[in-house]
Amino acid sequence: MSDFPSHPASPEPLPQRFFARSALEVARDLIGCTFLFGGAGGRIVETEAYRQDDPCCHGFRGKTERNAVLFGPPGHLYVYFTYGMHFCANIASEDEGVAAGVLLRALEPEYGVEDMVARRGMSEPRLLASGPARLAQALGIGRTQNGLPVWEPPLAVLPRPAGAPAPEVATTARIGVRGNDQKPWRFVDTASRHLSRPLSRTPILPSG
DNA sequence: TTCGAGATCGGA
DNA sequence: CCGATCTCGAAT
Repeated sequence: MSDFPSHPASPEPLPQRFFARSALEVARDLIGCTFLFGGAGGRIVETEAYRQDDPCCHGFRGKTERNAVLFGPPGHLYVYFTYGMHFCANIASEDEGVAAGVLLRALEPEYGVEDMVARRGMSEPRLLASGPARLAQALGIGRTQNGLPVWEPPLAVLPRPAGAPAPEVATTARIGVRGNDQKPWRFVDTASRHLSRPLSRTPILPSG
């Protein structure tokens, strides 16, 4: 996150240009940042990158009404509905016209925890937001939030606190992506106990 | 601790 | 027909 120095005390949300880079860089740099929606959120500990040339990217087969945000300007929330019951949230990355984004897969609940507990219907901290659909449900993210800019309220992405040591980030295969198209584009904070799947069951791969 | 089925619906 | 998933119950 070299071009985006962390703040001393008063957190300024990361600007739109933070997301105008390769989804791989954005995904890695988001680890340790704070994601907020409507006062609820916490420290991001797991992300995945999806790029247009990648068959499992929703934008691989061209622009549609559903994936339009992925093709739009960077820094907007791409929310999709899947498995007939779940929402997942991405942050569009790279240039307008290019389909790329970062899937928010897990965070450590810090703010608005009571709201998260209510929306999730359970209170186990380890299960509140550890998984893309869990995270979306915990924060109350659904269709309505599709396309919102993440640098403006009620959304915010805050940089890592200054002084805090940079998290150790490891890369693994992406979850739920079948073998052929697999790439080491899942990024995790190795020290976190709030991953959607423990590092012990998702072998670290070279980031190349 | 790990595995498999079912839930449930819009997209290709 | 199947997915960028989750939960629960059963087996290990």
